[in-house]
This record gives sequence, C-alpha cells and structure tokens, in this order.
Amino acid sequence: MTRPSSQSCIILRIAVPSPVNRLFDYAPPEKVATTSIQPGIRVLVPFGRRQLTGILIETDTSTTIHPQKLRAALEILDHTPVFDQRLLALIKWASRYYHYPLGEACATALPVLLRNPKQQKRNISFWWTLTDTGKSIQPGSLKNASRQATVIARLQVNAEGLSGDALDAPLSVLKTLEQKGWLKKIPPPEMIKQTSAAYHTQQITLNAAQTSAFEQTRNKLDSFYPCLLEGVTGSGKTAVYLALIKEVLKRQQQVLVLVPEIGLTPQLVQRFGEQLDTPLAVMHSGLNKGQRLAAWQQARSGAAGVIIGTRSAVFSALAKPGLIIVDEEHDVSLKQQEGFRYSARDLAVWRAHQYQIPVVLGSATPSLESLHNVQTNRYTLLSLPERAGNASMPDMTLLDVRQSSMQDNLSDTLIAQIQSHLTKGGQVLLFLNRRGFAPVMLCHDCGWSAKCQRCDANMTYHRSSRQLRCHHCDHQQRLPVQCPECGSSELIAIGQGTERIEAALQKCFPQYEVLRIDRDTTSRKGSLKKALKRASSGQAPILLGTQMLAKGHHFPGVTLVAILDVDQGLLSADFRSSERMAQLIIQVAGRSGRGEQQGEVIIQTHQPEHPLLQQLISQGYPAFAKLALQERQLALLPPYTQLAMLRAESPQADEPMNYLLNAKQLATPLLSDGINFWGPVPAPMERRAGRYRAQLLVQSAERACLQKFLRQWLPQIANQKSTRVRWSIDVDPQDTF
DNA sequence: AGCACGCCGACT
DNA sequence: GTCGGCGTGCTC
Repeated sequence: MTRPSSQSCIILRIAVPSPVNRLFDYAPPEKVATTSIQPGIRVLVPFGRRQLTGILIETDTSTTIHPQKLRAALEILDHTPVFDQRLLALIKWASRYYHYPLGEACATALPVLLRNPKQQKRNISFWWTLTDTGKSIQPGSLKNASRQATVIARLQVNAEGLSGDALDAPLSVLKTLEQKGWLKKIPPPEMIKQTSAAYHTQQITLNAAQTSAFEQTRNKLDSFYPCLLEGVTGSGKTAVYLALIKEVLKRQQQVLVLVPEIGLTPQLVQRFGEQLDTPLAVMHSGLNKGQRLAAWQQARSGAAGVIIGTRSAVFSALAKPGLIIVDEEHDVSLKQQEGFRYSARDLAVWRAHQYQIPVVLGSATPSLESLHNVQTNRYTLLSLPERAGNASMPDMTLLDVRQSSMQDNLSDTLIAQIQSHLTKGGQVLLFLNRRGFAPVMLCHDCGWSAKCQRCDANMTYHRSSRQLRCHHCDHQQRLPVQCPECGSSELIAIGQGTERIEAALQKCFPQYEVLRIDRDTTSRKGSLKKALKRASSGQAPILLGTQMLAKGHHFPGVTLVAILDVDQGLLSADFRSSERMAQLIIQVAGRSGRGEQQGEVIIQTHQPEHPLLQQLISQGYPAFAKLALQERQLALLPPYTQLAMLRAESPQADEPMNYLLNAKQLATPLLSDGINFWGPVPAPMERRAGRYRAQLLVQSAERACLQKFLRQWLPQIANQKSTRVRWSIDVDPQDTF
C-alpha cells in the first residue's frame, strides 16, 4: 500500500517537555501553510491525555511510527521561531552535554508565558500601543473594567508599546479596547537606531591596564575571542565592560551580560543605565511573568542593546549579538544546581564561539578552570593588577587564635584592633558565614543535642525568635525549656553564629551601633537595600554579616575587615572548598580600604600553617591558584580531569546505595579505558529533608571519553525500575557532596 | 513528570 | 458491593 504523496507526508519532529528523552513525531495540523513550519517554532501538541507546548526540532518526510499512532499537532504557535537556528543549536548541545531531555531544556530556555499552553493563544508577533484617544483615558474611570484599566495604565508608562503577552491580558480585553479605538496593533520594534554621537558624549577614562584590556578585546570584535579579565577588587572591571559595550553598540550590535545573582544586579544596572544610551533588558528571578516576557522580547527584537541577567539569560534570543560578558565568572551560582544542571559561563563561551564574537570572563578571583584555560592558551589573559584611583590593596594578616583567650569567637587581639580602628573613625566589617545564634544546642546534664527530625544535622538556635531551625530543610520548632531526654533545664548553646557575635559586639562596644546583615535580618522586601545603604553611608560603625556582605558592595568607610572563622572552609570534604574559601577571603578583603584610607584584613585561624592559606595571604590569589592547581593535578581532579556525579535519593535508607551499586554493575560491560568510579558512598549528610542520599562519581581524563560513556550508560540507568529512588546526573559538578 | 489502568484492603 | 491505596507502563 502506498501513501499519498501529498503534503501529509511532512512529519514534525518535536521536543516535548517531558522527561522522556527523545523526540516525538506528529503530522502537521490541518490547513497549515508549510511556510510557517520551520525549526524553532512552538507547536501545541496532544501528548497522552494532555496538551503541551513543544518545539519543532526538524521535519522529515517519513516516520517509523505506526500510522495509527501518529497524531496531528493541534496548532502552530509562532510565525517566527522563538529559537533561531543558532540558539536551537546551543540548547541541543547543552541538552546532550548535560544529559537533560531536550524538550525540558527548551522549556527552561523560554519565558513561562510562552511555555504555558493556557496563555499562548495571544500573538507575540504583534505589539499594542495607545491611540491618541487612548492616551487621554484615565484608568481610574474604568471602575467596572479593571483589566482594561490595567492595560491602559501599563501602556501609558510604556510609550513604545508592549506585546500582548507582556501585557498579560486576555485577547478579548485587548480586542474590546481596540474596538473602542483606544488601542492599536503595531509591529514589534526593530533594532533601535543608535546614533554613534551619543556614545562620545560620555567618554570613559581608563588607566593603562584598562586601556590595554579594552583595546585587545576591541580589536577582536569580529572573531571568537575568549578572554579572562582578571582584575583585583576595585580595579575597575566595570569600566572596561562599559567601554567595550559602547564599541559594540556603535556597531549596532547587542551585548549579553551574565551576572551571578540578583544581589549585585541593581548596582550594575544603575551604572549601565547612567552610562549607556540604550534600553537595557534585565532578566532575573525578581521579575513577574509579564516583565520577563517583555525583557525577552526586547532582547529578541533588538530593542535592547544590552541584556543583563542571571544564568538563564544565557539562553536569551538575541537579534544581533556582538559580545558576551560573564561577570564574577568564578561564582557557583552560574551553575544551575538542580534539574537542568548547566553552567551559564561554559555555555556563554560555547555561544560566543558559535557567533564568532568575544566573550569576556571577569573576576578578581578566577576559577581554577578558567586559569587553566589561560595556561593552555585557550583563553587570553587580560589583567588589571592595580586598584583604580588612589586606593591601594589592604594588608592581610593571619591571626593565630590557638590557645588565645576568646569571647564568642572574638580574640582579644581582634577586639583591640577593632577598638583601634573605631577610635580612628574607621568602619569595621566582620564576616562569619553562619547565621543564627549557635549551631548546636546541648544538654549539659545528659549530652542530648537538638537534631533535625528530617536531616542528619543539628538544629541552629535562633535566640531572637526562641526557635530551633534546621538550615538544611524548612523544619523549625520552639526551643524546649527542658531537655526532652532528661528534663534538665541546663541547655547550653555551643558555637557561634552572627546573632551571637552581634550580642558580643554590643557588649564589647556599647557606644557603637552594630549592624547585622544576614538572611534573617533582611528577609523583608527592601530591607537588604536599606541596610546596605546604611552600611555604605558609614552610619553604622560596626558591620557584621554572612557572605551576603562579601559580594560587590562598596563600603568606602571600611578600614578593617575581619574574617572570624576561616577553618570551616579548610576542613570541608569537598575538593573545591579551599578554592571557595580563598575566593571568599579575597572578595571580603576587597570590601576594605576602597576609599582613601589604607585597609587592613585580619583572618582568625587555628591553622596558621596551612599551606594554601599561607600562600594566599603572603603571595596573593594568583600564587594560591598556582599551588591549588598543582594539587588538583596530583589528585587527578578538575580541571585536569573530567567529572560527572550520579546522585540517588530515596525515603528508604539502603535504597540509594543499592541503586548506585547496581548502576555501577550495569556499567561493567561498557567500561572502556579511562573511566574510573569513585564510590558509591552515602552523601556526607546522608539524610536530608527526610530523604537518604548516596552518590557515585565518574572520572575520566578526557571529556569525549566521559561523554561517550555517559551516552551509553545513562539510558540503561533510566531503564532500571525503581519507584522510590530518584536519580540525577551532574556533569561538571560544583559540589561533590 | 503526568496520567491512566489495574488489582487488592476497609468502609458507607 | 465501591472508594482509594500506589505499582506499572505509556506518551508520537
């Protein structure tokens, strides 16, 4: 039997957001012009009993699917692809490399409003704007039509118009307003024509090192040019970014800027906004659905010259990309820690290669991976060795606190130093990466300690709320008055958190204000901003906080920075912990002496002879990194080898280990040279939030070898039937626990 | 992941 | 008799 040779032979091969990692074949919907069928468009498809938004990956003329099983797609949702060819290639590559289903990878790359089947009836190809009549309407006069009022109000503040989706209103509402003559459809904005004259009005002054970094990159704007901009804190990396961005904007191209987290976005956005004469599209977790879509559209249409966002922005559709910048490239938050575990930094480099444009990775404390890439000549090193302006680098000293008298983690020497700086009118910043009052609550009479019911962890005592809280799950309870074991009322708080240090500081320095900044004091919206303002204005002489304080903020009055407990990081099981600790020390130290006065940094430790710590303090980060890289090489760890972590978890105690042992067995027939297993072992904190966890590390000297192995192995793991065990694979893991 | 089907225990 | 527990299997 022959098939009709009509257009019905076209098969749509679609990536559907489902953990089933393969494509699904569909017939085209009825009456659809074949011209609109191109890879990268969204297609509404029936999937089992549901309707899902999939992405068309390719078309074919035949299928191996039984004709009776082949269903027709319901609707073509786009005229122009949401992913152009190069973006689709990036997502495909990432899906393969991180072993995450393509359909789900596509879904995470799209704004929610475009992946929710209920909301996608509206046409994103058209934008709406107010007519002259519409402009004069008072939204308040539409009492009985609040949705219409909202639309009018939003368009009144967005003169250039918004798309139907960004307006987040049903089409019926928009149609009504159109009929009333208040609204009209407009085509999406084109790339805004920028007059190059505008960029000469505000010249950026660069010092010699900045000029050199800028010029080297500017000369490579037409080619793939991966470079590491290593600039000590305060050396003015942002000025180099700005100068480069202006060059790219002059060429009518866009710049994608990736930043680690929302915390430092406002400062960068403000500075960019002041210096650049182009709309900025900002993408971060604080936006609502409509705002996200608006930003996405500005990026895709080219209306925004600069797109600045957190890691998911690496998937933004870009009209005319000319440069990618990854700020704080060492930051762990650039790697997604669950689900689609991609590294935004690594994907940024891949994307830049694909577009043949430069990618600038900036950091004061580059990752060992990037430094290794410099050593092997894959990246060019651009360095800014000196602080901009008059500021000089702070003096760092290790303070050996062994056997010295301590009050709540503050040694006498440190207290004296704090006093001295305060007397001279300086501001003091103390850093402790542990919030709460005390990490352990112990019964003095029987030795009972407060453990979390759902985790293998002690509960932290929070004195202000008189609560015990687990920092690993959401569990919290009131502090018992008596020991639940023996009834004793002698419950004692062991160890120090920021809350306790705050109390100690208030006692030591009653005449000075202590400002504590951690997740507990800044949970209310806007309170962090307020506290940071108070800190940077110098109103509070003593600042105390967790790593929230470490990143990117400018406190010009700070002359002394103290790191209270550095030992924690040196003792951790993770092989990256010393790198993290060093980065944190340098970042925190960078808060000191950014103004005119000389800064000082004191690091309290019980391990003053620790070689990495010694190297860092006496020779600085580059020397530390060199030593740390040698250790990695000897230990056969990244960046000299490649890792992938298979994790398993279950509410049942022995299941994860058994599952991983079995997975390792499955691998035996596949094992080729160069694949090594480390484990399986139970996770260092075996039980977390009521689930038992185990892990198996796979190591190889060659990326390709590891990938080839995973490609054969993972499908077999997926076939292992186990209802309770959940597993995941993490390529290039950031945490090995 | 959903969502159904299916096969066994405690209820009005 | 059926309501509902979660094991098993499929999605073009």
